[in-house]
Amino acid sequence: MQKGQHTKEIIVDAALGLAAQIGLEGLSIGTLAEVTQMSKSGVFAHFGSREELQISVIREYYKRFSDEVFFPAMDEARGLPRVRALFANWMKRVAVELQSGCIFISGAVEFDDRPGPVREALASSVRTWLAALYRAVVQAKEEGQLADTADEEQMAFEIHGLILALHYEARFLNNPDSIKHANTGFENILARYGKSNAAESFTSPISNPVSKE
Amino acid sequence: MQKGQHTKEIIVDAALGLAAQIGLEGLSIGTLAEVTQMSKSGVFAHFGSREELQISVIREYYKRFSDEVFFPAMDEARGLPRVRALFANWMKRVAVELQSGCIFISGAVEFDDRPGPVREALASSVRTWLAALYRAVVQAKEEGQLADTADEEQMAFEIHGLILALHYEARFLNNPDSIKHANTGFENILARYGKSNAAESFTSPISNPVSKE
DNA sequence: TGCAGAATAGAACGGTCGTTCTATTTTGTA
DNA sequence: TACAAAATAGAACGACCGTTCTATTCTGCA
Repeated sequence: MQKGQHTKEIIVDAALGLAAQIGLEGLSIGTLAEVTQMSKSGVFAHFGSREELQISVIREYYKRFSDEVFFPAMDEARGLPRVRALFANWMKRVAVELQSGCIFISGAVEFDDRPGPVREALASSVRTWLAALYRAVVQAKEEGQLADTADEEQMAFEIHGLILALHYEARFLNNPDSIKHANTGFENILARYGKSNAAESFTSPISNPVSKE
Repeated sequence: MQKGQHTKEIIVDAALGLAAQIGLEGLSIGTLAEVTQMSKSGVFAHFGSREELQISVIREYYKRFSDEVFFPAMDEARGLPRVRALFANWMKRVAVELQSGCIFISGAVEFDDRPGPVREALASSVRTWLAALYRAVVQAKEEGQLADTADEEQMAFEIHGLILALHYEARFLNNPDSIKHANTGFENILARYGKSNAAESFTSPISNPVSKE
């Protein structure tokens, strides 16, 4: 049958919006039933447990994240253009949708001390994404677009830090300059690890470097 | 009387440990009563509300954070030495105590969509600390130890990102290289914004730059 | 030493939680 | 159209939550 599938999608969609705001741990079946105008048991039956609901939400979030961030960037050429696109799309997701939150970030904090299947689902999603970013950086080096001494893992780590700082300072501290800082930080990283690492970001400060795409 | 003060300190101490693991929202008076071998109402009476308990925890965390990170760094000379000390102490707090968590980080995620006095207490603590870091960077520039073009806010933002990435990747992803990445990232930032910004971090990769102190 | 007041205990409250059970309705198909 | 199965509703459960109320115990000072 397929009626069930459809309403399940509706529930997961609502749960996604809820979880982005109040976190995966804040998800409650009662609230979800209210939002979807269903009975608690009606909602519950689609998942069998709260954990399974949370995992469904993570899977859906991963899917949307991939569709918005990863796949579009694959249209760009291997190497730096693709790295730029990945970062720009990531920024768009984290920054433009600042009213809601990122489950990959909030979930990490909620589950870093809570072992179990939910944590595993979340960690595996995040690892897959970070590995994709790392791969793009490696390819940029293979293409000869990075300095020979550039450490790809280090570079991915620093990029990750920029996104986390953006999420933190924009959402929690309401710092309106966060987007600019993240973009500038990214250009600084590229300049530092680039082939000609004569800090170009100093001589020509770029106002909004990744506005395109 | 002072008996009450003493047990209140014991409660806050236990709450601090609990909150570091499961977050401020995970704090429950029942669990706290169990841990401290008291009755629920006995614990409750010291605070009058759960929110006041959470705020007390935040205040105590801020106090310890200042004692461990901020004040010791004030013994170092104004400018770069002090900036280095602040970062090193921060690393020590976030990294060495990786088994527990940082309330400034987990709390930000928990309360970024939840207005109220708890969020305000947390945000004001964090802002005070980040302002102190910013001030140290400004002083470094005043001392002529940074490039004239160096943007202090930008620099503080990038440093903050390193700490957040460290917390994320070490605690959630169990990446053992995180500490190294954070230290290297800090040296990269210093090299980039330093007076002679000929990316020294490339020519002489430093294994453990901030091992001292 | 006695006594006021602080500190703590204990029980109970209404509420929400995830989950289970049993009906009832709705669906897709033979 | 009839019927089995899927989908949903409704009520109830035990557990925990923050909070309130009323005792009881303890503490420090006169």
